[in-house]
Amino acid sequence: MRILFHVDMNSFFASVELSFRPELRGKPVAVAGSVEDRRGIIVTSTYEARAKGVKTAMPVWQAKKMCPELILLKSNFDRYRTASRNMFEILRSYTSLVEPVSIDEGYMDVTQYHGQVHPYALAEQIQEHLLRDMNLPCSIGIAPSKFLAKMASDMKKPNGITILRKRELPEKLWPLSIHEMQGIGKKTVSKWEKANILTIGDLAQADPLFIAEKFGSTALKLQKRAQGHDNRPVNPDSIHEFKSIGNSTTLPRDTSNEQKIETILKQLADSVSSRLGKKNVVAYGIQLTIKYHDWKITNKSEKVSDAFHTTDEIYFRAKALFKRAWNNKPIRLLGISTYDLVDKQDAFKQLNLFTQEKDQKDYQIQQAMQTIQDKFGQHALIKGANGYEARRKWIEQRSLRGTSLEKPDQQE
DNA sequence: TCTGGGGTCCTAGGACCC
DNA sequence: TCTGGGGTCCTAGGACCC
Repeated sequence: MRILFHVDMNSFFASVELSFRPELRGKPVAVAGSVEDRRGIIVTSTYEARAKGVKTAMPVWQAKKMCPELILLKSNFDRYRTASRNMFEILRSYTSLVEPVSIDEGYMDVTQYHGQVHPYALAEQIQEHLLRDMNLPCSIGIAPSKFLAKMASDMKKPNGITILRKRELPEKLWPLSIHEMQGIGKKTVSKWEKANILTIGDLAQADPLFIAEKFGSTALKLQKRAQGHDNRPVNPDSIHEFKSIGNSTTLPRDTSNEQKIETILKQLADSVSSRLGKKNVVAYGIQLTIKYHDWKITNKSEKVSDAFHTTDEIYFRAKALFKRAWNNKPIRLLGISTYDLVDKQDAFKQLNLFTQEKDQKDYQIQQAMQTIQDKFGQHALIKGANGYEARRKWIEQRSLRGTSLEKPDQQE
């Protein structure tokens, strides 16, 4: 049986700010992405602010209405990233099996401590360590699987430690509403409620055939988790395995002005490019996102054969995608994201290989066309654009497989 | 006076190949 | 000159998380 911790920092951004400004302790404090314009939403807040009704993702003006004495701080991500690094370093001083899942939470596999120290005592030690060294509170869930550890860390906040054993599921986990379940959002909740699945227990005890048929395989996986089956390992390397890098921005006001749009795309391309550079990767895929005034979102994406990473390359491709995607209506948000990322060095090798392969292919095609001409005469090669294209493809395939060119009409 | 920005994962349909 | 089905790749969209 594994022993996993889920460590969840409490009001992380706000806690970090308080560690810089201790005089604000005990007061309702909230951190917002931006404080003045329409983009301002509450990113996180202290428990004092929450008690007054301030919630994450609430627009700033609304939060102020709920709590006029609210102290608003502008977010400072460099600060949080540094705090996060230090926080994970402390966790890693207990085991190398630490998997960060976001800036403020992560899993630890502490099975190795079995028989030496009680998991609860170990959790207390880690909690005190973070509080002593960084002034940052956290909640820790202890369980034999990732899902259960995550659910456990949510049960007592702030500063909680909760053990969730498999045999305790019917009494501790199953009574919870399915709203509480990680991986279930609003849409799924309302779907499930119609099928009378209201608690985590309802899901755990439902007929798997019914679940699979009505809600699909994702639901079946969640059912397994609710039953306590979840053997996903704690993977310390997952932090290095990023799949995409992108930036997006909500415009100060909705616009259809192409010049403004191009300026924004250029800025986005620039910041994406510099982030690719920092990670030393190049991309083979790019996606452009448009959010319209009515919040309808449309994406255009494209995979390309040559890796790219510079501002100009990204801008050029993004602009082309934009032209294909835009319906001329006012735009609220623009985003550029890159994916299919590979290490720069590897991409260089791949590029060479690709070029070689292409050169070789071109050569083979030329040879094949010559052979055709020799055998069937010039007219075999010139039969209108379509005929030519079809023949060229056929030749390409044949020549690459080294198949005989004797019977051009025989297909598989 | 509505609703950020960073992501991951999954599904479904069409193109294309064999 | 009519037709099956499996596999893979690409694109678009959507749900979800912090």
